[in-house]
Amino acid sequence: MTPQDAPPLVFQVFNEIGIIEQLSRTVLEAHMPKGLIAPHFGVLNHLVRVGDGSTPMAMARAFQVPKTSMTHTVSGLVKHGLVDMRPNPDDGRSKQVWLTDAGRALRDRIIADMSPQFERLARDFDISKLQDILPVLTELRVYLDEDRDRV
Amino acid sequence: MTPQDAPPLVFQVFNEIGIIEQLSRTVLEAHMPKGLIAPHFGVLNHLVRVGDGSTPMAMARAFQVPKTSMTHTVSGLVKHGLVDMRPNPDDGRSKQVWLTDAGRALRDRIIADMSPQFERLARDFDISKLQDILPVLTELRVYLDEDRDRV
DNA sequence: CTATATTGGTTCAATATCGCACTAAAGGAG
DNA sequence: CTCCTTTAGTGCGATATTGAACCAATATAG
Repeated sequence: MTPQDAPPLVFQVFNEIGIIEQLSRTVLEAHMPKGLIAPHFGVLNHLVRVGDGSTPMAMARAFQVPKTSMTHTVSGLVKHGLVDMRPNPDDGRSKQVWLTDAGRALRDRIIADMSPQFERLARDFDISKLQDILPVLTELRVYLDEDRDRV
Repeated sequence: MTPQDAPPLVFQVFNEIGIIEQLSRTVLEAHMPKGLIAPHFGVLNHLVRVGDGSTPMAMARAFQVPKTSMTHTVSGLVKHGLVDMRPNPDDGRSKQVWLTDAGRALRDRIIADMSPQFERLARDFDISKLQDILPVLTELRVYLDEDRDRV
């Protein structure tokens, strides 16, 4: 493959990834209560995985979204009683986001609700292929992430 | 790997895909004129690739978005003079979307503007890995697409 | 044929995304 | 310390997304 062939290939990869993202997001949102969408789940899941007490800005950076978007998402979670906002004792400008019991329970329930569908995929689809592509996806994500500020 | 391990793996794959989609969309939108975003490019590119004269509904299905979203996206393109809407001679309910010269030129220009970045990726990243994952991504996309109505 | 169901598209309302402008707190230079 | 810059978060306005309701045209049943 010559370098001239690379752009169409890269383009195709991003195209497939875009479609998969959309389809998988639709699946996720089908398992979420009315009024909550994928970004809400993303925050709940993030807080469970890395531990709560994180700040809105830290999460905005983690998700690569503008801070105003994160303000909006977190306020929706607060309104639904899924997280609490507290002042950050280490920095008067900043806040901390803590999961409530309801928030933790909802995250677990959504994952449990989706697992049959995931298991069906694992039966119908050759899962070893997913295992093979995961490291490449991670590498690509890291490259794009590092590349982000450079251009 | 046992089936019990599958859900976390699937989850991880979708997670990486979600992040890559967001980063690549940001790159694309950085090359688009003010007032136009990724869905606008998606439509222009679609019309170039499969030929124009397509209907809004056909494109809504192709992009897996609600028809109201496609109405909105196409109307933005019309407002910017990038496509024309004409009645569909074969079906009085329906319309056809045709590229203008400006629309075709903009699509080409955006791709040309991005190609240095793609070529840099092709140099810095092992492109053969992307070639390897593309068929798996396609297979996964097709699976999810077929699965969509089933659940 | 007529009656009914389906389909393509728009309008409207509710919520989401995000840039811009702003405030308050913190950090750094002198 | 004071001044200036940077950082975290919010308010607001413009645009985007999407479900519900609706209309017009077409397809289908009888």
